[in-house]
Amino acid sequence: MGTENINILIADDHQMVIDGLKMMLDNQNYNVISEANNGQEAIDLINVNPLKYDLVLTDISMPLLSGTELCKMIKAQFPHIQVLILSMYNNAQAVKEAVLAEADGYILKNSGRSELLQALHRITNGGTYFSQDIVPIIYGQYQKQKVQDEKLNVLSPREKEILSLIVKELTSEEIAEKLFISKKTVDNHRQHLFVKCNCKSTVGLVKYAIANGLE
Amino acid sequence: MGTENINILIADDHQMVIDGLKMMLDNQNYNVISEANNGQEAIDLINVNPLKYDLVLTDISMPLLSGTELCKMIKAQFPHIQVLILSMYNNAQAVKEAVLAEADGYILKNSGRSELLQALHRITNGGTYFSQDIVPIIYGQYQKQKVQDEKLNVLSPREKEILSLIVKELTSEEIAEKLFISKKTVDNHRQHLFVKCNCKSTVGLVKYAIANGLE
DNA sequence: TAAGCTATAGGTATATGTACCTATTAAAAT
DNA sequence: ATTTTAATAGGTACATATACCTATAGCTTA
Repeated sequence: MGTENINILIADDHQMVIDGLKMMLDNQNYNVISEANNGQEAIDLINVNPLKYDLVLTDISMPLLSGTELCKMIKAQFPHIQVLILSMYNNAQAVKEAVLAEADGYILKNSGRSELLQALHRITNGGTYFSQDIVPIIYGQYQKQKVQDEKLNVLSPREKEILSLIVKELTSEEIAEKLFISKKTVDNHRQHLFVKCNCKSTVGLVKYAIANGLE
Repeated sequence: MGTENINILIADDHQMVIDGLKMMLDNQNYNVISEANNGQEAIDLINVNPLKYDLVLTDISMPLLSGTELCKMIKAQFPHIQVLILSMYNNAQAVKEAVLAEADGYILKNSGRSELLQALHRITNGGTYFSQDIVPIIYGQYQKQKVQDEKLNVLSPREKEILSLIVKELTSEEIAEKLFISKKTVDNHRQHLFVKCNCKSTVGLVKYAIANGLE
């Protein structure tokens, strides 16, 4: 077997780009086993035999189905397939979309062969790769996640702990036992949670917790 | 208390459309609590207080961030918020995008007030609404959504309806009033839901509903 | 026809949650 | 040094949910 091979599908609406990529990957342990000229073609190919592919190398702007859309579909349906997005642009929106689409990497088309190989290496080893010049852009996206986290931060540690147990379907009494405190204390925390989460019942707390990533 | 209110955010880059919609929704149990002139503004508003909103009514073509992108972000980050997309066009691509973005509904701007209200009613009761003339278009892309929906299909329509209202933080009594049935009936449905959803309390029902896209 | 499911509704009893209070202690912030 | 806050816990009262029952009417399916 030797070093295991990575089976790749390339999606790009310019055949020249595909050919160039294939040459770059020649003599590496990467097999380009399929090509597609747009996202739809790519997803169709994948649908035929999803397990055949380890990684998809895709352009971002393609007719019918864009690279980010393709990525979203892949991640939703075939999460074992990794996705590296190739883009002409390094604008914030495109990167943001790629990040939201859960791409494993994003590099620019003017990247050299070495950067391509580095990105592939990192990704196939379970990591991610984003071009250095777009890292600041990603940080902008970071904040958004933080906003949610910060919301949970208005809850005290104990409140978060109790909310977490509520979501696990424990009753106040069970929570009290588990934390070695009085049921009354738990109920008081619950009351405070209502105020802080701006809701009026445990149902609202559960929704809040899920919406804010506490699970 | 009466029937509970639905808090709505409207996103459209034409103030006239916003004003028109507000008038259409006047005197209904819908509160338009925020307005935005593009998707970015909308998502910023939502980020400030996600739980404030029950539903977003959005145009599809807007500067900075389109309606479908907005929808995707909402569904990814705040799945409790429902989205009804308003479009000028009924072309396949736009509808497909809306479906992929997991919009709860898609209607055309030339729809009348009654269709708008019908769509809102269906959506806020846990269903979806797509203009009749675009239904055939949707079928092609339907598959993905079905996987999740099939889980919910073990629930009877009435059970789904009641589950939906439970998640909206209504008590059994309030649900009974709203549906003109006895509180006992609601409680019986609740019991059946426990069995079908394999959980032991309302907390579990809420988690099930959110996990399966019923909101 | 019989069986099964859905939706309806009632009874009874208990468990749990929710809405208000007050109050103490320790720690953190002003 | 004073004020706030978190975490603790108690009381009382009421609301709501949960666990069991039975039962009927309508509709679908074997």
